[in-house]
Amino acid sequence: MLHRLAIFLIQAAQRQTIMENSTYTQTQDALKYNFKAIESKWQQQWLTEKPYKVSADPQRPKYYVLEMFPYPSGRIHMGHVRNYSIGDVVARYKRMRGFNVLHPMGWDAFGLPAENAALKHGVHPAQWTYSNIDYMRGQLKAMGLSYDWDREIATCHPEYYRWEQRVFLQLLEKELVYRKKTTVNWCESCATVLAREQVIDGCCWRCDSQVVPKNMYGWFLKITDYAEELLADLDKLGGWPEKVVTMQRNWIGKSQGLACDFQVENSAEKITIFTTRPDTIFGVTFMSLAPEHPLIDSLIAGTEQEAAVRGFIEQTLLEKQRMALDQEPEKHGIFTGKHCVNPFNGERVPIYVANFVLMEYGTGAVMAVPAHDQRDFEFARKYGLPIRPVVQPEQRLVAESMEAAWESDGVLADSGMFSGLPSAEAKKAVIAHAEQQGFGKTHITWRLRDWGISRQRYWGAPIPVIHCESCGAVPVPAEQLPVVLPGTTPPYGSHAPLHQQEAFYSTACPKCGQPAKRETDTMDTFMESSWYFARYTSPRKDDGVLDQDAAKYWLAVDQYIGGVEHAILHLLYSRFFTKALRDLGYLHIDEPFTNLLTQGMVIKDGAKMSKSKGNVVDPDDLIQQYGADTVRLFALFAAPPERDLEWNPQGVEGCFRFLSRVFRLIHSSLDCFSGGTAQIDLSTLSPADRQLHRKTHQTIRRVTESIEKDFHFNTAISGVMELVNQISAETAQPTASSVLREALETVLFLLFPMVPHFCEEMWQLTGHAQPLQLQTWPSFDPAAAEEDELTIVVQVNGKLRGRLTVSAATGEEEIKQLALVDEKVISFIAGKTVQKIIVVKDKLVNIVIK
RNA sequence: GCCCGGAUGGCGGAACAGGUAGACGCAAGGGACUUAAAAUCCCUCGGCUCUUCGUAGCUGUACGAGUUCGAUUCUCGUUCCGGGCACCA
Repeated sequence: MLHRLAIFLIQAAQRQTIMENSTYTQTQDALKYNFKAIESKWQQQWLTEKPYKVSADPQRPKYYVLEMFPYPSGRIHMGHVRNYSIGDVVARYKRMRGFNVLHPMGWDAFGLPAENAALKHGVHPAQWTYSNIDYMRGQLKAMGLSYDWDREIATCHPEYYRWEQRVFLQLLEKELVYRKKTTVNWCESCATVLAREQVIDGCCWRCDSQVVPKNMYGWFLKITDYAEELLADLDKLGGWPEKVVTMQRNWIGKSQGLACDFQVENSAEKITIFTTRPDTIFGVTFMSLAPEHPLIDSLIAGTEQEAAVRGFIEQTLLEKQRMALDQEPEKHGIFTGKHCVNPFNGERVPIYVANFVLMEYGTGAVMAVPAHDQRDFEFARKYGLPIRPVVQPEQRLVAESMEAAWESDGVLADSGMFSGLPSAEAKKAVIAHAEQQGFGKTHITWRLRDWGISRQRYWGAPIPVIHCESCGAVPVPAEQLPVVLPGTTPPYGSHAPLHQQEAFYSTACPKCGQPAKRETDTMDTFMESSWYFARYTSPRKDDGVLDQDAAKYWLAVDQYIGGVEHAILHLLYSRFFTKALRDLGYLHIDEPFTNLLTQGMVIKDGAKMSKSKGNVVDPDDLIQQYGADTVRLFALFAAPPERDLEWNPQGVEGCFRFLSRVFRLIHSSLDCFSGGTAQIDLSTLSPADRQLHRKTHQTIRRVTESIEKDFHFNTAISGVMELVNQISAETAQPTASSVLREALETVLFLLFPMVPHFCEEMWQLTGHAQPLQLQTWPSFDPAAAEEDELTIVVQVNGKLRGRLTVSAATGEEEIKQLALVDEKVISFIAGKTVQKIIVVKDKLVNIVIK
C-alpha cells in the first residue's frame, strides 16, 4: 500500500514537471491530447530547421517520391489530403530507412479557371493564381507534409516556362514540332477553340451555343514519332498498375495490316485503303470514303452527282458536330458515280462517301466487306449492295440468310489462289502477294494522334515563335527567352487575348528585322506537367533546362502517386517528354516513373465529393477540429490507397480517439522510460512479458511488410492498434519496464510516418533528445516474433471440430494422435471409418471419415 | 459493343501461398463510473435452431456449377456495380 502511494506520488511529480514546460493543457484530472499546440510546435521547428531540404549526394542511396502537383484552384480538397498523406508516409518511411529522399511540391499553375476568374471578377490571373498558391501552401504546411519547400515551383512563373520554351524550340529544330491546319471545335460566341471534352451535345459547355468545325492553324508535337517506343516500353513498367498500362496500350492502339491501292476507273487516281483484314479482300463489294477525303473533289467535279454529294458532305459534317460525342448516328452514304478496281480480282466496285468513315484514322478510305464487317453489313443492307462471304466458319455462311457480319476467323473461300487458307495464314499471304505485285504493302496504323498544343488563351506559356511575312515562322532566339506574358492588367475578351495586345505581338523578325507578329497562341497546360518532375531536381537552375548531375542522381521518380484520372494523358505525355528530353541530351532515362500508385477517389454518401453535389468536406474544418495527424490517420486507415475511400465523420472521430488513447497510455507509463534501455533477455521474461515482446516484434514485421509490399497502410494501422490494445491490457498488471518501453517506442516508430507531430511529441516527452525522424526504422527480431505455442485446428471432413494448443516443436505424428483423442473429435468419428488424415504443418489436421 | 476492375456483417474493411471467415475501426445494444451528462473503461454484436444457451448444431464471402480432404481464394457460366475506349476499318 505504502509502495503504491510512493509510486503515485512520483508519477504525480513527474507529471507536474511535464505540465510546466510543455504543450499540454490539464483539464480536471485528465491530460488532454492538445493537438493544436503539438502540431504548431513541430511545424514551426520544421519550418526553421528545414529537415526535409536535400541535395544530391552520390554517397547515399536516393529515393524520389512524388505526388501529382495540384492545380491552385483556391483550397485543397480531400483528394489532395489523401494523395499527399500517402506520399508523406512513403517519404518519411524511406528517410528512416536511410535514403536520401527527394520529396518536392509545386503548382500546376496555368489554366482556364484563372482566366475565367479574371473575366468574372476583374482580377489578373496571376494575382488570382498566386494568392491561391499562398493559401494552399499554408494548408499543406498545416498538414505537416515533409516537403523540401526550397524546391517549390509554380509553372506560371517565367523562370519555369522559359525552359519549357527552350525545349519547345529545340524540339522545333529537331522537327518534333510542326504547325498545321486542322479541323477544330470552334465556339462562335466565345470565339475560341474547345477541347473535345468541352463540347457537350454539340454545344459549348460554357455558353451553350452551337459548336462548329473550323479549319485553323495549330502547333503539334510529334508524339507519333515515339509511338513504337511508347508502346514497347510499357513492358518496362512493372511497377505500374496493369490497368493503367492496358489503358495506355489501347490508347496508342497499334494495328498491323495492309495498305493497298485501288485504281480509280478511267482515271490516274488511286485510292489507298488500310485494312487489318487482308484475308477478306475478295469480299469487297464497295468502297467507302470519309466525307473529308481529299480525292472526292476530283471524283465528282463536273459530274451530275456533284451537287448531291456536296450536299451530303455538308450535312454530314454538320451532323457530326450536332451529335453528342457518345452517340452513333445512323449509317448513311451516297454513291459518287465512280468505280474503282480491286487489284486482287480486277472487280470494279462502286465508290461511296459514308458518314462513318473517319478521316483521322488509317487513310480515310475503307474497302467495304459487308460479309465480315458489321458497319459495312448495315450499310450494304440499307443500300442494297451485295454481301459476299469469303471467310467461312464451320457453319457455312450464306449471304441471303446472314443477319450480321461474321467478324471472326475462318477458312477462305471464293478467294482465288488464297481459297482454303485459314485466316491467319491468308493475311500474310495476301500481304506478300500485294507487295510482290507492287500495289500494296504491310502497314501499321496508330490510334495515337499528334498532340495539338495550341490554345487561344491568355493564361498559358506563350509559344516562342515570330511570324514574319517574308521569313515565315521564325523561332525566338534563345537569348530572348522567356517570352513573357504581357501586362498586369486583366486580359479582356475570351478569344486569343494575346491577339488583342499589340504591345505583346508587335515585334521585329529576328531574321530579317522587318516588322513581324508574335505567335499569340499559348501552350496546352499539359506541357508544364510533362516535365516538372525533372525540373524539381534542379528547380533554381537559371542557365539551363536541367542540371545534368542532379537529374542523373535523382531520376527516375521511384514512386509517383496520383489519381487514376491521369492514367492516359498526363502520364503518356510525361513518358513522351522523358524520351524527347533524353534525345535532346538532358536525361539518361527512358521512363520517368518507376513505380506508380493510382489512388482511388474520395467518396461521400456514395458519390464523388464535389461542389456540385454539395457533399464536400473541407480539410480546414477537420484540421481545426481534430488536427492534421487525425485527418491523415483516417485518410490512410479507411481504405487501401488504390481503392475509393468512403468519408465517414465518425471514422475520423475514431482515429482521434485512438491517438488520445495512445497519448494517455504513454502518460501513464512514463515510469518505464526513466531508467536506461535494458537488454531484453527472452529466458527471464514472464509469460505475459514474453507475449508483449513477441507482439511488438510481430507488429514491426507486419507494418514493415505492408509498407514495403503495397502501401496498404490500413492494415499497418490495424496492426499497431492491436499492439496498443495489448499494451493497455498488459499495463493492468506488473510489466517489465524494458518490455513496456520497447512496445511503446515501437508504437511511436511505426506510427511516425503517418502521424508525425504526435509521435515526435511523445518521443520527446519520453525523454529522447534526438528527434524521432532522425532515428532508424526498427528491425524485428525473428526469434522474438516467433510463437512458441501454436493453435492447431482440428477438422472432421473439412468442418471445424476442435482446437489443440501445442508447443511449436510438436511433431506431425504426435499432433495427429492428439487430434484423434480429442473429446469433441471422438464424438464425431465414433463408429466411422477414418479414411485419411491430412496434416498441414503448424496449421491444421483434417480427419476424413466415411 | 470491346477491354479492365469489383461484389465479404448494419457500415469501412481483414484473411501470408487453397487451410480457424469477419482482424482493426465505426455504428448499435447492455453494464461500470457520475447527482447527471460528456469523456473513459468492460461486455455482446453475420443469420437461423435448441425444454441442454454451449467449448453447442446448422448455415453463411453476389448467384449456379466444377476441381479438392478442404474454396472468400482456383476453373467455367450468370447477375449486378464501377472505370476506360467507343463507327479505329
